[in-house]
Amino acid sequence: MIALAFRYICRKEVKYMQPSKLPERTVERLSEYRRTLLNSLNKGVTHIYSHNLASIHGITAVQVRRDLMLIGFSSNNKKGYNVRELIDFIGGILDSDHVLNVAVIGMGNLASAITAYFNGKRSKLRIVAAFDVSDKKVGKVISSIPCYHIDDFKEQVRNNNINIVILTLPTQEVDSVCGLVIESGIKGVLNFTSKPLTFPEEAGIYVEDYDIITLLEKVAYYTKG
Amino acid sequence: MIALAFRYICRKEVKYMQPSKLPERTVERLSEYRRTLLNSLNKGVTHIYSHNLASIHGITAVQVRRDLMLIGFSSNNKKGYNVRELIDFIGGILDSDHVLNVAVIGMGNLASAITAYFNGKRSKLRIVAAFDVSDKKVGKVISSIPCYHIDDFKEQVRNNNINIVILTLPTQEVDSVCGLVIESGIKGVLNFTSKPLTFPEEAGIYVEDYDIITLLEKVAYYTKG
DNA sequence: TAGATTGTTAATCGATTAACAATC
DNA sequence: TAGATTGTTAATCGATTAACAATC
Repeated sequence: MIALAFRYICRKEVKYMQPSKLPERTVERLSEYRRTLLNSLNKGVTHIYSHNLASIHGITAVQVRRDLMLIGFSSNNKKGYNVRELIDFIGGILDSDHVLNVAVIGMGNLASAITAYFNGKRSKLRIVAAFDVSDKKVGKVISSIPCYHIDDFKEQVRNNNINIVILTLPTQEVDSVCGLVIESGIKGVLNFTSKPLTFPEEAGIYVEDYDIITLLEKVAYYTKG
Repeated sequence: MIALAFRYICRKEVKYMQPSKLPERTVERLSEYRRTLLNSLNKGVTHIYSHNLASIHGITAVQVRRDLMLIGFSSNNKKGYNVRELIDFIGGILDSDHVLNVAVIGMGNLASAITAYFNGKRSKLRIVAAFDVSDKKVGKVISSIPCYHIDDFKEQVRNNNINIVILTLPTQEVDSVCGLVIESGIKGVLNFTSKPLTFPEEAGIYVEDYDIITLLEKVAYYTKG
């Protein structure tokens, strides 16, 4: 009975005092909503209904409304959500107060694509440096960001206040940089190599693994099925 | 009572007669397991325990065993799974009987990265052509695959028996190729543009949207949190 | 045998959807 | 008002994990 009551209190706390603990899928969708909303804004759209937003994303209007409920956003009329307000509100949830600096490790085609595609699109997230080992890249500015030698990683992480890294280096070289990532105090990793990463619990590093072979194999599986 | 009995029968059918309907997450993990197993095989590992495979992927051993149970794989001893057998068994589930041909639309850095990274790694899935509109690319062989003009898309899809496309073209140009994709009978789409895609139900096209901004924003969210 | 491992069912957890009251 | 829309709870669905029997 006591345990039950305690649990109930905890849940309340989670709900009202830690709004930062949103479901993973909701976080992903909020990012997607914002992308669409920015696009709508550019086209001069000022208001959007939940079912508009839903159909663009191939989901239900209930899901959109529930996601917005979870972050505490509500519309004060029945003429759809104010696009600008919603963009700002999602920003308040997803974005950090200060700019988060990102580095890519492995300055190849994938890194160039990501950097060119990303930079300038989000004000609170910025790719500021690249690291590689090749003489052809180190010391140059590639896709508008400076490329350093991986040996200077810790120093540059300190200088540039880098919080997050994107791993786009060859899979067989991943092991050699994991230690650096831990030691330099990086807190987030987006891993595009085909080796799943697990850091020690105490390092407190959040990791997302995305392997393109897996994505393609998944599409192939459901395509043939 | 009757409804209940019927449902039970249906479930049985699903379980034993449509093994192709695996949970999404299981399909993804099977692809990941295979990747790891191929790697282990290269290192000369012949057997692997469920808890080994699990810890590499940061999941529980139960989940590994349950995934293997779902595909009907079982080990006949207690010395771990035979690596080669499991690789072949997963291949029997994930891979198509015949080769599935893939095309990329938009021959930029991302397409180069994916093509170079992917080709040669899987025998039943092959990136065979690229499409673009730039004179600098059309007519050339880039990253070992021929690049055609998008105007020749339908013809080349027929000639090369292409089943799946990867969209890596600029987001603002996506709309212009959606019609082509439907008309040419493509059945699977891996979409890296930042516009979510929805095709008409009757086209029977399976779509996976992966936007790199969303991935990075998700990492940023959980990093700051 | 005892300990480790596998395979499977039942319980739990988390995410989506159905249902509906409230509002414009 | 009637119809459309929003916000929210309860029910459902799907995926993970706990529990455990069976086996080596």
